[in-house]
Amino acid sequence: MYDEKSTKVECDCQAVLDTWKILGKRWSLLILKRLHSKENTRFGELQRTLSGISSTVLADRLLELEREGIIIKIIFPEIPPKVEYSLTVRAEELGIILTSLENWVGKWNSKIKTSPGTQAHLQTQINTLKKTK
Amino acid sequence: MYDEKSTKVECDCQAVLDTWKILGKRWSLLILKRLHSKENTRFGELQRTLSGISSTVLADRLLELEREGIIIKIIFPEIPPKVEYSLTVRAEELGIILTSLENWVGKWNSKIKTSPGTQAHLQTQINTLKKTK
DNA sequence: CGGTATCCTAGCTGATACTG
DNA sequence: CAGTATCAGCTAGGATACCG
Repeated sequence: MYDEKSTKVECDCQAVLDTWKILGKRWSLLILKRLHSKENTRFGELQRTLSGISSTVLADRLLELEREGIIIKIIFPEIPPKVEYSLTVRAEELGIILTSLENWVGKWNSKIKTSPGTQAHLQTQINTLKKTK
Repeated sequence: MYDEKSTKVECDCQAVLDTWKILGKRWSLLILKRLHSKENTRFGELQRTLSGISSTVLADRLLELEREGIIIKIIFPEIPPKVEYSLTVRAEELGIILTSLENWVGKWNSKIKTSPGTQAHLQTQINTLKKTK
């Protein structure tokens, strides 16, 4: 998706963009939500809860999130294998931010999007007129 | 990317996911950042600032953000055409959240990612051992 | 200037099958 | 059970060309 070459950024926004790139992918948010509501969730349990996700993608997403330091993998050396995933402290803080984001979405969601011809578009027209006169 | 069918979500997370889907795309964040640092930016100006973005994608992203009620488009009926983009009030509130996200990334970024063999992975090993005994 | 139309490619995503 | 390997489809993103 993104490639590094042409995206010159002055500040260390790059770090944000990197994280953003992971979190922005499909399922990431839902995985975090699930782990937030129930710690120590197993792979199969996650897959069942997030119905529709393939083991391929789930494994991929879990790996990325682990590398970001957002989740922790606990391996039980048993037969059959048992692995549990849970959130890190870092993720708990992220959770707070995500909650505020959720509130933000909820707050405005009802006002906009109600009409297909969006309020924003209407505003565009108004602004056009204002500037014209 | 996402398709609606198999992604059953209980709460109105769907609204968050929708927004997330837009914001998570490439350039969205940088566009917002730019508009935050300078209101009333023109199309060409944006394109120059975000060096590397194509007009195709920029137009697409701006449209999506406008539909989300995050930016506003002001059209000046002149020849040659002049269009300015700026943030809505909704976006200003989003900015606060994004800033806290930026802080979150910055806070943890230094601690993790320093060593290639990530702290998280180390922790995995420790946890494995703990549970083993 | 501020886009749209078109085409092309890379990579995400998912289905299926297989393994320690 | 918890993944990997492999293959296939789709879509996001980018290059180019063109238009009002």
